[in-house]
Amino acid sequence: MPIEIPDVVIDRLPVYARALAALERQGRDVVSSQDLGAQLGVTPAQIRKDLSYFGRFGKQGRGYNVKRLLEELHQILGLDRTWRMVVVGVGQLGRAVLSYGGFAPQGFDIIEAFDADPNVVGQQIADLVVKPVSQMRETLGGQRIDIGIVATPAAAAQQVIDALVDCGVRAILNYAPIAPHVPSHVRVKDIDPVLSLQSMTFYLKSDLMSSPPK
Amino acid sequence: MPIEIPDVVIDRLPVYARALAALERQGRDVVSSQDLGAQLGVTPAQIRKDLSYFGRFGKQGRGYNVKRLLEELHQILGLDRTWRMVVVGVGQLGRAVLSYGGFAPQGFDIIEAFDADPNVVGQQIADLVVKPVSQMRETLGGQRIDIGIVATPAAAAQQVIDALVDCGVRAILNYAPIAPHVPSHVRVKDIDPVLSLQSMTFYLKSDLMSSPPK
DNA sequence: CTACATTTGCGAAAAATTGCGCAATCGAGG
DNA sequence: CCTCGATTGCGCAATTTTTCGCAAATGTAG
Repeated sequence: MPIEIPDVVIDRLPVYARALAALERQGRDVVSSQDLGAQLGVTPAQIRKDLSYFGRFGKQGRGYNVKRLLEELHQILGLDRTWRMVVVGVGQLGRAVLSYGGFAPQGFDIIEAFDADPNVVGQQIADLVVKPVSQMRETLGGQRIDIGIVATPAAAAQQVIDALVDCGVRAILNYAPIAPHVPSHVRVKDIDPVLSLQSMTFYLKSDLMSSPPK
Repeated sequence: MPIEIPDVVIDRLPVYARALAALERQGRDVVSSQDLGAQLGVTPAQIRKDLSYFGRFGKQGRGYNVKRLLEELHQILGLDRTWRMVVVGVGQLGRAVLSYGGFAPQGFDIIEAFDADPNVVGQQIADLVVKPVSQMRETLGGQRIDIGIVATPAAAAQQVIDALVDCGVRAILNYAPIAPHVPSHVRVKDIDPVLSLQSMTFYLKSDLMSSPPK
């Protein structure tokens, strides 16, 4: 019964959910794995296989009910509630994260922001007043914090991550260009645009030479 | 000879390069796959296998020369030159991208910024003046642009991506919450923090209930 | 010069992931 | 109520990716 669900599958579910939400806004009632796959650039078989880990949501000959499947995915992913997050590091990037309007509508609430710089502490950004990171533990008290967002310079990041873990955070969204070390009960996702660019250039490099001189 | 190198391998190389750069700054001369693996949380075997696609860079009994391997990786990934990028979409996010100091030092130059909003066009952000996206083609003339960064709202993104491809871009860093369609000669990497959060909550959800009430 | 502790590179095995094929089912249209 | 085209769920096969295991090589110490 408790069959192991591959991480790759979990990573794809939010993508499906996002596409379904778009279809719902367009007033679409049902969608086949074929259609959905074409939109997302994945094979229909993969979509069906992924979903089959969790149940039988489709109807033969018809496809999937958009609204129903979206609800199921939300439940599966735990998106049917709100998650409490804190941001550490309020520089250029941290500010952008704090001002980003895309988290709250999806149930991700930023409830506190911290920084080490005394000049930044006390500033108000998007209805939050920045608190000193040295007082993170005390400031948060016993509050449940689900997710920590790390937007500090690389040098401070591991230390901040340790502190977050100490505050009971069980997931970390890491924007710092390091490979974090965390206990096994803590999940980490890294976002580093430079790494993304650097892997694409591998392919660019190759066709740079073989391209016609125009 | 032209054996196919898996994408997953290419995606890991920049991570290795980043770690090696850190080691170099620390004055470290050699490193074993064991050490490097421990730092990055990957198995030594994986590092050795990945590198073996490209050559034999290590010495038995010693490990890898940090400087040498870093140079090799830079060459392999095409990081030994500068890449020309444009940003489309100068809202909150686009501004953050334009102001981010982490691209240029790695050889990624943003040479132009575009937006559709007449109120934004003409503004100066980080030494660039925003140009109208409707004039992208003309503005760029015949210049080579390697990478397009998309930071528009979802509704505009696909259209913008088509225009970028039309301008000869061969790689796209997409911040918009959509699954882009591009011709097969164009590479895409998506960055969507919401997707990252949504896949982590799957795991949080599970231990929320099983955790002790404290 | 020999013995020894290390560590690579790589073939082969194991594990994970993806894709195929098709019986079963569904709804529409006679 | 029967037929037909469409589409799922899923066992199984194919492919991809990771890990293992070890011979060969390297440097050190005696």
